[in-house]
Amino acid sequence: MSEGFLPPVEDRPAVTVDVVIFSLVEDDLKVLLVQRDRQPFLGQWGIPGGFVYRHEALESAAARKLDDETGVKNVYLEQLYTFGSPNRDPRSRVITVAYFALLPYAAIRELDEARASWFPLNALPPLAFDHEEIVQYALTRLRYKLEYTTVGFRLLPDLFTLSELQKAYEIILDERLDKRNFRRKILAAEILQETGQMKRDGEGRPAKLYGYRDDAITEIKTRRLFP
Amino acid sequence: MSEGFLPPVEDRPAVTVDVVIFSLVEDDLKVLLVQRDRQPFLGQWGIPGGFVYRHEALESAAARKLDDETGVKNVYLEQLYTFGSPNRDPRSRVITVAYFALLPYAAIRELDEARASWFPLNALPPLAFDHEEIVQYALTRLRYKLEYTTVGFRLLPDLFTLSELQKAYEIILDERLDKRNFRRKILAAEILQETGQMKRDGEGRPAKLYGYRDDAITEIKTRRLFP
DNA sequence: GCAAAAGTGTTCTGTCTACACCCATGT
DNA sequence: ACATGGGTGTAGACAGAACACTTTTGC
Repeated sequence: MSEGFLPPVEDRPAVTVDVVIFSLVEDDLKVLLVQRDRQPFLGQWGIPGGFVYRHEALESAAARKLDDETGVKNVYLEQLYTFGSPNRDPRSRVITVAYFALLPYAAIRELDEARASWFPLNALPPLAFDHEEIVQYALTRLRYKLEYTTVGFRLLPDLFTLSELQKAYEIILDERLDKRNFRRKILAAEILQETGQMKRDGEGRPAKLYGYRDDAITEIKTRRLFP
Repeated sequence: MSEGFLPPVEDRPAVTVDVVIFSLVEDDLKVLLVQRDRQPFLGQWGIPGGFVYRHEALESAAARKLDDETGVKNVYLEQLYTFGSPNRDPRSRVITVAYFALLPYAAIRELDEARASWFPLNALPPLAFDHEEIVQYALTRLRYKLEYTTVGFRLLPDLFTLSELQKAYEIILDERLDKRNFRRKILAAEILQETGQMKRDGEGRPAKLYGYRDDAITEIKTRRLFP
């Protein structure tokens, strides 16, 4: 049977949520890290996280942390994995439910630049706890998701051009994609809608601005987008 | 920063592991349930689970539960999802890290038949807590895994014929598969090895017995096995 | 010799890949 | 008029799906 009796409180682990926050910053995929202001690992960088409140759902706790750090709500947030090695926190038993989040850089409203900073994935500083492992796990999952689903949009602002979307995919997957094939597949997935608006800023021909259809954000059941 | 301070013990949730144990029983995919001998949900069925010991890894706790119920070690065990709605346990805050396991029915050494019983997935009794949701989540994941990876073997004994394997896939996916295409794809995945032995029991031509290559049990990176 | 299950190839179809040029705008 | 990025179609390769007969054994 499950949960047959409650263990004494002193045997209970502490439970945290940690959030790997990805965004595209200056044409690079970056992760938001915060510098610890307490022991253990004082002064080291880590991913944002904290304890789950007593009556709070796990995903709410993750969303709260995300809001705390960036001031952004309604971002893509997905449970990643639960890490619970007995000694991952030197103080005591701490189990962390890790999430990963995708957010458009432009949506960030408040960022305490004294504490928080964006790091590219190939130049991470030494991280506290097992956060290095968590970040790598999140990156693997993100790439996988990008191949099979359409979450890539969630890194872009509400309106975007197909070229911007392709560039995002190329940055994250770290490979060049064919323009015509990319456009055909993305449009075939029927998750975008033309807005009728055009983007005309730099040189060149103006580009159609697309938005994503709210009803189609979820998983793609068909085949891989980028095999 | 993550895990900045430890919360007082009285604010800590209890943490359990629950394991959805799948096996093929009498040509059907079934789940092992146990009848609760305590409140809450006294007398109702649920998936096996229990509290995580103080210095125990999560996966070890899941493996321990599995061993407790079935006497089987070294089975396929994968973390599924962590369920933590604030009121999922009526007594207090309990967060559960759910796992799913695949095991060959023949491997079961000890099963307390007064408490534990196998149920087919389309005829589950009312389940305790949110276990119904957990089981459905596990079934979705199992089918998904079967399409993309090769975990299907883990439901069969060490040696098996291709027909037996195909039948297992058909039962779980609940659709008929073409014999020639199935064999070609499974063999192309290079996860099986012929053992040289033959199975000769009932009528008909004897079948080659295959085993799985230990080095190839993990994920398949290529494309779907059964699109 | 027949019932029962194992084993085996080929054709067709649809999807993915590779690839090059014209279009609309700003300067 | 030219530089810049946006936008479009097609042929060949490849993988998946559909499909029927022969082989080996037990009775």
